[in-house]
Amino acid sequence: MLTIATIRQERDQLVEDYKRRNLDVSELLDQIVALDESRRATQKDLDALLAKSNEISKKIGELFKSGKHEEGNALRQESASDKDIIAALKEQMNANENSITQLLYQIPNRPHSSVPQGKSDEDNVEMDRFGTIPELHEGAQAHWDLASKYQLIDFELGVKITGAGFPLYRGKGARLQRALINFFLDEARDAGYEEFIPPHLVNEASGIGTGQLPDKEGQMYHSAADDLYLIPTAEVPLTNIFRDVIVRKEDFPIKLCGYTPCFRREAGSYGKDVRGLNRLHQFDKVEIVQIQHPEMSYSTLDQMVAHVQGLLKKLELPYRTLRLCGGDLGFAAALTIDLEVYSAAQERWLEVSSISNFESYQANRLKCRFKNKEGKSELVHSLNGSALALPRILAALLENNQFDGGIRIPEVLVPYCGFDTIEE
RNA sequence: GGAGACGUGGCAGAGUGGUCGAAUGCGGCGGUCUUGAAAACCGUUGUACCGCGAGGUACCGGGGGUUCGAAUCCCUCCGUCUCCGCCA
Repeated sequence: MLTIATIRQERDQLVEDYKRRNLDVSELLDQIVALDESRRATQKDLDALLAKSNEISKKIGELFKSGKHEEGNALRQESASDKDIIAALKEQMNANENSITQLLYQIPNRPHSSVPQGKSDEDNVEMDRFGTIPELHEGAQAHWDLASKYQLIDFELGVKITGAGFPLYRGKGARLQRALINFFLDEARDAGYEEFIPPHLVNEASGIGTGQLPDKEGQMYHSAADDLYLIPTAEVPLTNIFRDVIVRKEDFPIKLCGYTPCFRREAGSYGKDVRGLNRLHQFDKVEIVQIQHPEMSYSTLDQMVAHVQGLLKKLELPYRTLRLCGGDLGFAAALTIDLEVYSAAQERWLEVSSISNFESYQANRLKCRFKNKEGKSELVHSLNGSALALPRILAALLENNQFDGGIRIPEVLVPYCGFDTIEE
């Protein structure tokens, strides 16, 4: 979230910047500034009273020590008289701070200056394309048909066991999943990311730390009995490693990766968007995360994008790179680059990776800092990206590599899955 | 799940109602000495908020309470350890 200092110093520029998110934050910001003024005035009064009361208490102690009980008792009365005022001021301080926090929670991240104006995904700006879109043979099928034809995924059984959006992978379909996970993890490790296996359920504090909570509870599965949330992405547990941590600047960049299943309620989705593997409640993903020095975070973002593009190249998938517009930008992100692969049978682009720089937005919630050159605490920058989400990759692999009577496995995956074609 | 013990600064560890933001040791940083280093010695070393500043305030796992005054007493939650039970 934004810091109060930023809001106080850059109020007008902020109002301008949020227009690219189609948001008018002027009123919110003014409210926050007003609350902060009042908070500081209250603290001044409170601190003065506390100082007085501390002094009296000290005096009472000395008086009783030296046997002057009557004088001590007299002072007691005096001290007691301020108690109510102190309690009231404390309450006001707390109420004030809570109000400020609640307002800050409502404000998404400030978009980076390079974020294009726009309302929806249609306004995202295409930056480049790579690869050639394959010509499919006559009678080529979409991945959901291929999945059932070659017995790779059983969507109906998933429905029986759990419900829609929970596919059951089987046989070569399951092995292909495992192959992709291992391939992605190996590539991340080769790029210097340390591998983690984090918890798949997180507490409320973690959800707040990365920006999934509050106000967005409906997007995560929640276990009420234990008040835990199923992770929507490994970003949440991996980034929360750094909650309340002061990192050493020599450790920059800190690079982490991890495979986890991801759980998303996806309320309100429908139609062709949810067909087959296009949108699921449970899916697998390898995530990469970096904690970086503020001055380095945008070059790091470029490196992360290049890493994921490299994966798509190795998988021989045609892709395009998009810069998300303000209207499509996620809540906590300052800048997001999306990668989409072309799904040749569906004849559409599918988003397979989102790589974002959160700047200090998450760091401020996490209280993740480092000591800068002046020796002062400064918020770090956090970044993450999918590298990669499996279902749509699988969809594109199946569709793009199908031939009459089978599906070819890209060379790079063959050692991982142990077969080079899927046939009937 | 049951019984008990415990949770203090980067780490170890003292502190059971006032003189405690907190002894001591280790570690870190700066210095003296040295060609350099080690050792020794001296100094320094938590975070946040308010204030132009002097300075003030808060924080001893979290929250609440008792008291003029709480690291210290009480309640509650969380966590760790030991023993028992259950179990992959």
